[in-house]
Amino acid sequence: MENEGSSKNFIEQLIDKDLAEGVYTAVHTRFPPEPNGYLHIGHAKAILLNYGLAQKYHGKFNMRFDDTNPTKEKVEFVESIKADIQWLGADWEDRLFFASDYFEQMYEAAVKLIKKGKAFVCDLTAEEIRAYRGTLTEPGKESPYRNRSVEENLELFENMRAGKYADGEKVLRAKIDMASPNINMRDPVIYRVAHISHHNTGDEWCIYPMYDFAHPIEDAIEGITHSICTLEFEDHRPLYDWVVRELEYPVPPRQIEFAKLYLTNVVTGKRYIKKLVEDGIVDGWDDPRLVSIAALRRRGFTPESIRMFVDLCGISKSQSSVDYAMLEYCIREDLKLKRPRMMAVLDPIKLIIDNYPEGQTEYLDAANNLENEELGTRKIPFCRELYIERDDFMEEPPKKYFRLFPGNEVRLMHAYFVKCESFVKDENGRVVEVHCTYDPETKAGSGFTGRKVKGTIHWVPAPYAIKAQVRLYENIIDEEKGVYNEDGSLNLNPNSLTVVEEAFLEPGFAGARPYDSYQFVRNGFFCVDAKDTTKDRLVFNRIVSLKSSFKLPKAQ
RNA sequence: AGGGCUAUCGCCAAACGGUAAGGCAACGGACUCUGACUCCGUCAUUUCAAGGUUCGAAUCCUUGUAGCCCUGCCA
Repeated sequence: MENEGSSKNFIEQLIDKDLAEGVYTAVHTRFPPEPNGYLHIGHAKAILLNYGLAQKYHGKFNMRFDDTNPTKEKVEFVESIKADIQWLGADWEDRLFFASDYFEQMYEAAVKLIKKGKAFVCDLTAEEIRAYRGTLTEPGKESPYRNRSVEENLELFENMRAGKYADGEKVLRAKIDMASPNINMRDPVIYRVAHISHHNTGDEWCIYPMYDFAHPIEDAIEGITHSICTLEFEDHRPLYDWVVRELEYPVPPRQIEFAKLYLTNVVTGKRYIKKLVEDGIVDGWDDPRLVSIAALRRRGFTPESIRMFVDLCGISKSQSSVDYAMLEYCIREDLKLKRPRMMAVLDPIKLIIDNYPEGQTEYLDAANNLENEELGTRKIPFCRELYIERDDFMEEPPKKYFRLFPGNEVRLMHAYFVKCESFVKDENGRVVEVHCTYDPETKAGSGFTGRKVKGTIHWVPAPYAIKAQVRLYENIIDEEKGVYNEDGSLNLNPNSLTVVEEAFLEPGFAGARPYDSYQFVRNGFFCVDAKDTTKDRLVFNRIVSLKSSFKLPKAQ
């Protein structure tokens, strides 16, 4: 996924400069998620950015779980995260780490700060600390415990570790500047007491380091050079730098921030997705209406398509929201030459070929993908009674309608020309049958050039068709109204899931497997739903529709 | 005493003082055994605004304006 020739993004420019000036001799990046949920499309950007940079500069890429807050973390999430990253194709080789494995080193780092007089144990309550912190416009006040002796701090901190205090009773704070205009520098808490089991370290610890203290240490320990994170951490950079400086790491890592990926009319943001899952509004983290990696995979997006998408979006520092159409473009682009193109009918209407012998079946050769011979061919049974799409017939066609209408001739894809002779309506005036005649000379592949038709339609042999279910997923958010209601709640789209019964597929679909994707009908890509393959019916999830340039005039 | 960051086409995004790339979307047209694909063409005299510096400004300066982030013992 490299674009040769394209200009470098701002991070690459910074790295070039660092390398040129000898600040670093190699590039080492990492992806450090907290295992508190599933990954989504936004994380894919961060993963691929970090991994891509390591690749491009022939450096290394680490996988690291930033698991410093046991209240939110679960093993289920570490497993899903690993699976998703592997699926995306980011390879951490043998470098899988856990921040919790560094707890001892972090403890020692804290002791070092205490000895340097740069950290102190504070007895203030959470509320008091908040009050002492000041506000956005007013400076804070120093804690009365700020000037405890090094010896006392050392003893108190040891006691914290030893479990002598209850949660919230004491914290360790960095001693920086209560008057700083940057609130993160107002003696931030760097260790808290929490008597909770950790998914990795169990009950070994009852004190846990805070992100701002832990993260730079994790990076430094692993020899990370460029610690890439999102924009909201920009204000934390001075603290990040303070930590690596005070701890005197010889080659301190550099933090670089970039803008998160937002998609138009889609819920990104782990905590919103989490809420939808927990409230049972969606089926789970892999509900196809979501943009979690697991959901995109289930819906039929390929790793290649996600990589292409992230690549196309680019990297910058301006807050932006990428058009969902760009994601659709990427999956279309990836699939169109790679996957078979099959026929299916979602809303069937019977087509009867009056001059085709009753009871006869012939097997036609059909290319799986006319633009890619390597995908081979298949046989499709053809007989007197077929199903075609209801949209492909009109009693009274508007101008420039190229499909079936009385007197018009079209091509049945991979088969013959058929000419519409008549049609039958039921008592409600609904068309139930279309009658036509076929011309044996016009068989596909015969080289017939006698005359041309403007339209080609899909069909399925009625007696042989496989019944399937196709789910058409819409975004879970209402595109018209936007993502949020005025009160801040999510604006759910009531039509976000539509089940189309009576979908008829070519018999060839009998061998379809989970995650297999196909381009079919006139206008879409579908994927076999991985969650629903044991049932007797195949279930497909729609990935995306193709563009269609013919729009019926809005007469009625 | 508030601080930090960002503003270039409907949406992303290049351009780093030398005269506004590219992609998505859209719109024309050609082609077509999928109204898809492909192919050709159109789509910023102007870069949030107003001043200034300069032979020359999206890029530098000034003053505004708008948006995002920050007052967790979350990350």
